[in-house]
Amino acid sequence: MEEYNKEQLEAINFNGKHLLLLAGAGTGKTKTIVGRAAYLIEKGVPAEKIQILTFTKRSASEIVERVKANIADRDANALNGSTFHSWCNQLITNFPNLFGASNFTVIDADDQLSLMKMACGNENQGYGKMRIKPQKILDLFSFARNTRINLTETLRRQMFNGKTDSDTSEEIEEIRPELELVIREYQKLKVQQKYLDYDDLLIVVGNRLNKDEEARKILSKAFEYILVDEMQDTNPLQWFLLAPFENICKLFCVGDDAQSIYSFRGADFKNVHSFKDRVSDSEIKKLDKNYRSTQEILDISNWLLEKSPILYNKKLHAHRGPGKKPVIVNVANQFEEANYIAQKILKDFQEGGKGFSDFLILSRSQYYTKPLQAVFLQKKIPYETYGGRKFLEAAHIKDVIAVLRVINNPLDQIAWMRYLTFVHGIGAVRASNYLREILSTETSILSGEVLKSIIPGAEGEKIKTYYDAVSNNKHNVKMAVSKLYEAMELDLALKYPKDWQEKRKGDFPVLEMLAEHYSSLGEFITEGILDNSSSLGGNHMLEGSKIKTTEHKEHVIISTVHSAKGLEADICFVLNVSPKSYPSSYSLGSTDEIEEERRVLYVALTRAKNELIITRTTNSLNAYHSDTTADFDDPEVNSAYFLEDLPEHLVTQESPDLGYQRPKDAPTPNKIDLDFGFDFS
DNA sequence: AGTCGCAATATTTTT
DNA sequence: TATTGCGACT
Repeated sequence: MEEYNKEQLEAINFNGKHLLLLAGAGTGKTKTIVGRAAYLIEKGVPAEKIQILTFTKRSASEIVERVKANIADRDANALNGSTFHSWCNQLITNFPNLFGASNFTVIDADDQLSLMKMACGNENQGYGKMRIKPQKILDLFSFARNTRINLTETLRRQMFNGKTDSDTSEEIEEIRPELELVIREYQKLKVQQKYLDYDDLLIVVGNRLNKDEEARKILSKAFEYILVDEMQDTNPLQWFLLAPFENICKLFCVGDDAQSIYSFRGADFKNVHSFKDRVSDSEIKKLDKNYRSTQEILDISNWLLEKSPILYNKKLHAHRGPGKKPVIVNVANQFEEANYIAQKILKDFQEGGKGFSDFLILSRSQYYTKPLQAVFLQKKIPYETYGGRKFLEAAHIKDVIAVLRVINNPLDQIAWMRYLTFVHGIGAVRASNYLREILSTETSILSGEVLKSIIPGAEGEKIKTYYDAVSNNKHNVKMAVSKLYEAMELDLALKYPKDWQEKRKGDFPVLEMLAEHYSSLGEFITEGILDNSSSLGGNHMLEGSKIKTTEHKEHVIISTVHSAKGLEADICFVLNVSPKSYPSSYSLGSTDEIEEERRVLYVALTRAKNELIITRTTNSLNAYHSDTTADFDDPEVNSAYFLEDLPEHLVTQESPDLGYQRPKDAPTPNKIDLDFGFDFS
């Protein structure tokens, strides 16, 4: 049973209609959502009428599990926690008549890009004039849909830094019509092939609910309470989706404006400020006692926030009192940084009585953690990464999934192309010729035999074998995967000669086990695309229906700051808090962007419970008063850098001990043996 | 003409 | 790691 303080209890037992709970970092945000759900269920609300919405599947299932553990006398099994996207997917699937979509395929970022490239090819005139990369067009389109602003305004904000002068307007008007053409083509392709992209899922549901009284009535029977986590990161599209529920359900929203870090996806933290105006019959409550960190960790976090021109009106106070001062470690380069961290972890593990799961390592970007992972592998430190490439996004998995996809949805051209070109001897040109013939065939008579008649020779034979392996086992997803893999194994090994045996092969038993949990091909494919919780890069195993990347319970977590929301750890490393990195040199320098970068760092700092270790790369050992390096000489970089005038009393500065491995000796990721060779018993 | 294989290259943040 | 470009092979 969890214990709650007075403010938390007031929120949990809230009796009014809608509530916004402003909860600072470490104040028990998740705990309160758990408490609220448990309270509602114990009060007699049927669990299936409570919907929890979170940002990641991981936090959704964490909350649901905790609620279940908290409830003794009532059944919480029907409690549903999901991401906005997965929830919409469930609604569309469960109410096919309401939303008018069936047998659709949800497409991931890669597929969206392929499709956009096709659209650009089809609308060559338009595309040629603009010379904007297809990925950029997708980003613009998605931003526009998530913020619900028009194309002109999107272009102004995303490509012209918000400028409103007439020259800018002219330039925008020059490319806008061409862009429109390409985007319309992209939409057309999606409809033709029964694709829904991420944004579509929300838009389909949102549109229907906003337009149709009848639809709202149906859903009002299904849901009574909606609990929303990370409210500060919801964007206008998500509001659009939630708004119709204002009169159907009671909304319980939790968020923290200082932790808003998703503006690139259209989120605006000011939305939490206008909650009361937006939602009638609503109240706002606050949590401000921090239970997570020691005062020293909060001091530096508070300092960072106070330096902002934005008023967050928040100063976290540590309920736990004082502890260790945060440490800044100045390292020469990334390898020294990685070795320092590995050394510190091993020392604490061997001598300090710490477990590997007491450590959390945070990075601004995924890519930056690569050398660290290499060193961990070499030093046998077990770790798991959050926010990396997903299991089902790996090339060899996608090869197999492509066959499942065409049988689930024969109009799925992206999957057809992958399937056909997988066979040795068929390239893009021949594949698209075959595809034209395949698509002109009535889908009801499509079979392995028909494919063989279209594609001559040994290639056709192979295509048929793969097809039959799945179509003969449509009803049994596991069997379909297993037979298909059997048929494809040799060619897979041939396609990935370098790392087949040691890396990729082992993923297929996992895929088969995963398949076992699904009763239809469509469900299996979609869930895989919408679930980002299973990352790649370790020995996979299953826990329930989730893929775990290591068989060892105890492991260090390496995460991007964005994926670390809600996480906490005894000892927390924040990587590379250097000039040009915080704020990132990618941010164009507008106040909004820089302040978002500040919040990213704030989120990172506030993850630590007892020890906060900030590393930074400089060419100088004394970062504060150096006048010898280029980075610190550049006044612009200097003044923007968040830790530039950090008061000395807030931190201890350190240089790594000698004795770490020299950079040139650091192994490259390619050479490393995945076996931990470590006894964790 | 189409396909394959090697080498170079460039990586914010996420559903 | 995955995509892209280029030369060579069928």
